[in-house]
Amino acid sequence: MPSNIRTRFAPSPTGYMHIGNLRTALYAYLIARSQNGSFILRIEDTDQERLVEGSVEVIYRTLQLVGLEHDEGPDIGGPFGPYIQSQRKDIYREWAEKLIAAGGAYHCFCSKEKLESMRKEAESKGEAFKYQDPCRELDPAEAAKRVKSGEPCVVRQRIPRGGATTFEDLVYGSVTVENDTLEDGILLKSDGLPTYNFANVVDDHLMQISHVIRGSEYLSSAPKYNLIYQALGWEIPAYIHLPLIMKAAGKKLSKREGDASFEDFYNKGYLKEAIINYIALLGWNPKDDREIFSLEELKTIFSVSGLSKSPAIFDPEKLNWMNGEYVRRMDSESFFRAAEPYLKQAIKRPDIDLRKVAALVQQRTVVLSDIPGRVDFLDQLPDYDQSLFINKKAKTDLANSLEYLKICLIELEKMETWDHEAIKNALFKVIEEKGIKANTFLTPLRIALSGREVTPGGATELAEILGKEETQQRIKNGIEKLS
RNA sequence: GUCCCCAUCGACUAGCGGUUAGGUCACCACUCUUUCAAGGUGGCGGCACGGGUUCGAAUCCCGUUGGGGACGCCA
Repeated sequence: MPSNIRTRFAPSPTGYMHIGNLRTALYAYLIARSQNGSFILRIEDTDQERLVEGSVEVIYRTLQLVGLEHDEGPDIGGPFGPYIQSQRKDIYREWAEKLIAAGGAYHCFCSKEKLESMRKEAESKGEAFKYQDPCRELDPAEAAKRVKSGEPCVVRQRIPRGGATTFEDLVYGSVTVENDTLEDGILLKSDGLPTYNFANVVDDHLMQISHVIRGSEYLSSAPKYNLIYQALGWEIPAYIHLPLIMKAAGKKLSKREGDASFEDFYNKGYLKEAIINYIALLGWNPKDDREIFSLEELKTIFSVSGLSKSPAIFDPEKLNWMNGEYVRRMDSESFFRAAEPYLKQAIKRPDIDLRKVAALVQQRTVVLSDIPGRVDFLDQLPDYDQSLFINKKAKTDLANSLEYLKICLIELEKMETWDHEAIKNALFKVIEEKGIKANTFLTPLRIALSGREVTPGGATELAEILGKEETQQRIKNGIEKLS
C-alpha cells in the first residue's frame, strides 16, 4: 500500500544526464522508496529554445539502466498527467488567471528589448538590476482589455512590498528572505508557456508532491514559490534542498570536460552500481562506517537526516576505488561478460582464451576501459628493449636472464600437457634445485613473454594463456635479444 | 554589487557542551607475493580566524575571512 509520500524528478531535456541531476533523482527516488511512497517523473520542457532531440529518451534510458523506476510519468501515465509540461499549457494559463485574480500576479506589457538594454546598462555600472515595472500598477480592467486586444504580454508575480518570507527546509532549516530583495519574476512567457518559477509550483501542487527535492541553487528563490502557494491558498510541500556537487578548485562539473554526465562515466567503463553508490555518498552518510551499498540496501536505510548542507567535491579517485571494489566483487562470469568487449578490442587472436585473461585481469581492473592496454601484449609481442631484463629487485641481469630463459626453453619443451599446474610444477622444480628466488628465475621469462615491465599475472599464467608454441617462440625471441 | 546558504584532515564525512576528534579515498612505510595490483599492518594529516557564553567548546552566539548559490520571457 503506497503511503502519501510523493516525490518527483523533474529534469529538463537538455541532451544528457548530469551527474548532479542523477543524484537528485536518486535521492528523490530513495526518499519515496524508503517510506513506501511514489516516485514521479515529469519532463520540464517549457524552454522551447533549449530542447534537444532525443533527450527524453536519454532520461528514460538512464533511469531504467540504473534502476530508478518511476511510478508515474509520460511513458507510463498516471492519474495526474500529462507529465510533460509543454502539454499542460492550458493548466498553467488557467492558474495564472486565478493568481492574477487573487492579486498574486499581473500582466506586463514591457518589451523584452527594453528590459534587456536596461539590464545591460545596470550591469555596466556594476549595479544590481531591479526592475520597477510600471505595469504592476496598471488598472486590472485596463490590462485585461489590452490582453484581449492581442497585445503581447507576460504574467509577472506580484511580490508584496515590504515584509519577509520564511520557509522551512528539511536540510537547511528555516530560511528568511526580505521580500524587497525578491523580483517580480515572469511566470508566463509571451509564448504562453510558463517559466520554471510557475510551472514547478503548479505541477508540484497538482501532482500532489509531498516532498520537493532539488538542488540548492533554488534555495534563494524558494520564498517566491511559497508566496505563490500562499496566494493560491495551497498547502506548502516539504522542501529538501540538496548541496551541489562540484569539481575540485570550486569549479562546476562540465560537460565539455567529460566529467559531468552519467554517460561519460558509463562509457569509460565505470559500473552503474559503483556510480550510484558513489554519488549516493556525496552529500549523504548512513551514520555508520559502511560505504558499499546496493540500490536495494539504500532503499531501506536512506534517511533525510543524513544529508549534509555543504557542497561536495566530486572526487574521481574515490570513484575509481569504489569501481574497483565493485569489479572485484563481481563473479567471474559477470566480469567476463562486462570485460569481453574490452578484451576483444585488444586481443584478436582466436587461440587465446579470453576467460582466462579475464580471470587474470579482474582483480587489477579499476575501470573497464583500462583493460585493453593491460592485455594487448598477449595478442602481439611488443618491441621491447633488452634493458627490461635488468631488474634490481628481482636480481636479474642480462647474463642470468639469458641463462634462465634457456633453461625455461628446455624445461617447457619437455612438457606434454600444457596447463598452469604443470607449467608451475616444472619451473618451480628448477627453482628449488637451483636454490634461487622464484622472482629471479621467473622475471626473465615474464619479460620475454610480455615485453612489459608489469603484467597482469605472473610468468606461468602468461605462458599458459599464450600456449606452448607462442611461449617458446617468445622465449627464443628473448634469447636472441640477449645473445 | 545585493541577497541566501555553507565552513572538521588534500577529498568524502562521523561528531550535535566533557572524545587520545573516528572512518573511507589519496599519500607514505612495512608486509604478503613469480611483476603489478589486491590483501594485511602501521603512519602522515583536520576543527578557517577573532571575540563572546560556559566550570568546560569542533559542538551555542556574534563578527571576519573563505567557498557556493541566486539576481534571465533558463531550469
